Amino acid sequence: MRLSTRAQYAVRAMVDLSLHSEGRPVSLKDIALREDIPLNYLEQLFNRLRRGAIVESVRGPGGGYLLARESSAIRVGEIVATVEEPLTPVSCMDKGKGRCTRTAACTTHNVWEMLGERIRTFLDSITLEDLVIEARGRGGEE
Amino acid sequence: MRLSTRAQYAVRAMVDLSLHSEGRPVSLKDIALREDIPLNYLEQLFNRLRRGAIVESVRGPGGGYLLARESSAIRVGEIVATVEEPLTPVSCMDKGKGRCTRTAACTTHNVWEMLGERIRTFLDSITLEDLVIEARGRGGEE
DNA sequence: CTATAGTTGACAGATTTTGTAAGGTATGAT
DNA sequence: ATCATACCTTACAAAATCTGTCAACTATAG
Repeated sequence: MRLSTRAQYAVRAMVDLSLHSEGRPVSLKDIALREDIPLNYLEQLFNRLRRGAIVESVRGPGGGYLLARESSAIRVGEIVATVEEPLTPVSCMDKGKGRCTRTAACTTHNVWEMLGERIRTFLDSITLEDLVIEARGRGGEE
Repeated sequence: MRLSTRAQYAVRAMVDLSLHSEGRPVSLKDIALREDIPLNYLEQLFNRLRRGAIVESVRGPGGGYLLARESSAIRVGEIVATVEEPLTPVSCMDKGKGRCTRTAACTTHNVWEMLGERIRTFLDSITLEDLVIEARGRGGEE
């Protein structure tokens, strides 16, 4: 029951981006340096975030990434789901394999389904803005 | 954010065990057959469950496994945590690596910590008995 | 004393995650 | 124009984890 570092990186990077952008694009190089995340890896993540309409890109010198919306309209669950694909605890819920006819399987599925719902609900209850405010409050070291 | 099949197997096997034991030990061979789980793999899982004081073993012919407690006193979260080791979404919370001084990292850690708490709380709110009752209600096919 | 069934450790195959490499494309500045 | 910046994309390799297998052992009922 581990969250991939992909997801952790993505959320951290989004917080960092919010903290350091003042209407102007922030380059991945800067984020990578500050957050100690491999640049090429970050690029992949931000590709997904862009396709997920969470960030927008500006190419060329002085370019970088911008939030596609206000930070109060971006939920953590969205970020995680976008880079992590399935936010469901078990796989058989994605396709409909029908194998749920076996003995105890169907009963336990309900549990995993509810668990997934709890996880999504919780992560969706937190916005990027919440994290930025908390990070700012944490003080000005660095 | 996937639950290992280890954990899924373990919970299913525990439900199966509860359903088919009437005070008498149930052999892993039977569970493996009914639930379509590799026997050798099940053995490993039940080793952990035994060390976790969730089941008791009876060796020799006619032997098998018994619940170590009433099913109402066994929580799903316990089963999962026992076979899956860490039920924390990120790794840096296990040892205390101190790297939490970096920029946005500490802020996001709070989120993962709270998430882990939610997951554990939810899974601990469901007992094995709950699942057994639900499975019985599901009908007598098989 | 034999068959059953739990106990244990080592290990291999498969999958997933994480990270690297290498090239491409758009664009602002000189 | 051309150059440097920085996004964009694909392919691939290294590492970790998960899943499953094998083999040998121990306890015990009949």
